[in-house]
Amino acid sequence: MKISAQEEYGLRCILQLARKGAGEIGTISEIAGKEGLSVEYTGKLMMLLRHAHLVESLRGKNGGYVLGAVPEEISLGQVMRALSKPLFLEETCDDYPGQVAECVHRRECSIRPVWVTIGTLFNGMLDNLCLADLFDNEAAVASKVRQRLLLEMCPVH
Amino acid sequence: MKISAQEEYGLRCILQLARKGAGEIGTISEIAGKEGLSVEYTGKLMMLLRHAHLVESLRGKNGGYVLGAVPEEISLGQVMRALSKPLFLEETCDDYPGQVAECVHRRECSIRPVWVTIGTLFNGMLDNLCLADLFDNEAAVASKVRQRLLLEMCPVH
DNA sequence: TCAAATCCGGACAACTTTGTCAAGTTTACC
DNA sequence: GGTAAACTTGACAAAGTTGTCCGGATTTGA
Repeated sequence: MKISAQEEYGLRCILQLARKGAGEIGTISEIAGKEGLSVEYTGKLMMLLRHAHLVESLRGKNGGYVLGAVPEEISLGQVMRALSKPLFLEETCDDYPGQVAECVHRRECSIRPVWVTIGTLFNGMLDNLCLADLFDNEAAVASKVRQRLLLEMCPVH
Repeated sequence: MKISAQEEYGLRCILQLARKGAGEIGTISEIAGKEGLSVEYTGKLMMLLRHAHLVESLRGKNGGYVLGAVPEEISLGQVMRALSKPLFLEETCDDYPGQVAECVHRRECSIRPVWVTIGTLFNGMLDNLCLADLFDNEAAVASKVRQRLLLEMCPVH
């Protein structure tokens, strides 16, 4: 269980863009330089974000990327989904069926609720955190993560 | 971000063993059959569990595997660590440093607290769930997962 | 029109993960 | 002893992930 390189680096790239002023352009080479990534790889990551409409590209000289919305309106969930297909997935049972056509645990699976519960909380929390939330210092962000997770676990009806 | 095949299948295998009576032997082919996995692959997974001393092997005819402890004393955290090295890892920054020798975000990293907080809660929750907890039905397990996670978030001092 | 700066995207090599295979070793039982 | 049932282990093929390369397209501005 780990964060993939694409998820981690892609999030860092869009965060670099988000830290700039509204509408300010960031180029691939600028972002690559700031993150210590190759220009080629950074380009690939930005393409993924662009296909998800989280950033917009401006081609040609003086071109670059701008955020597709204000940092308050782009959730970490959106970013993660743009960078990795299933995202923690509640479909672990479908993904790992074994050799049997239908998952052996189709009827009653005691592992599924573990992953599903964690996955649901995790996804909900990421959907309730936005890029702007990450502008704060480490302690503040950690506190916000807990707060959003708690919100997921004990929703106010 | 996903559960790896080794983690998922390995957990299922040891759970098959845990469901048996105390000291009862389960063979690789029996477990493989129940889980719809190949005998060879199942053998490899059991080896991982054995190296972590979570199961013991009995060689020779009539041999097989037995749980290394009662199901109440084997935590999901132990199982996961046996099956995958870093386990959600709080070392994401170390793992993905980019091309720069030191992580660009060494001093202040606003992404780190997200993964660290999640990872800490996640690990704590897995350490507070044991194989016996998974004997219940889906709804009961889901409830237990939430309860343990809450325990991690709001520890009683 | 041309050159420079920039993004675009497919091909591909390196690496990791997944799963299989085959040649062992050990033990029980006849 | 011999044979069958079981685990052990390393090599390796298949598949997925990571990151690079390179020829191209687009825009600006001289």
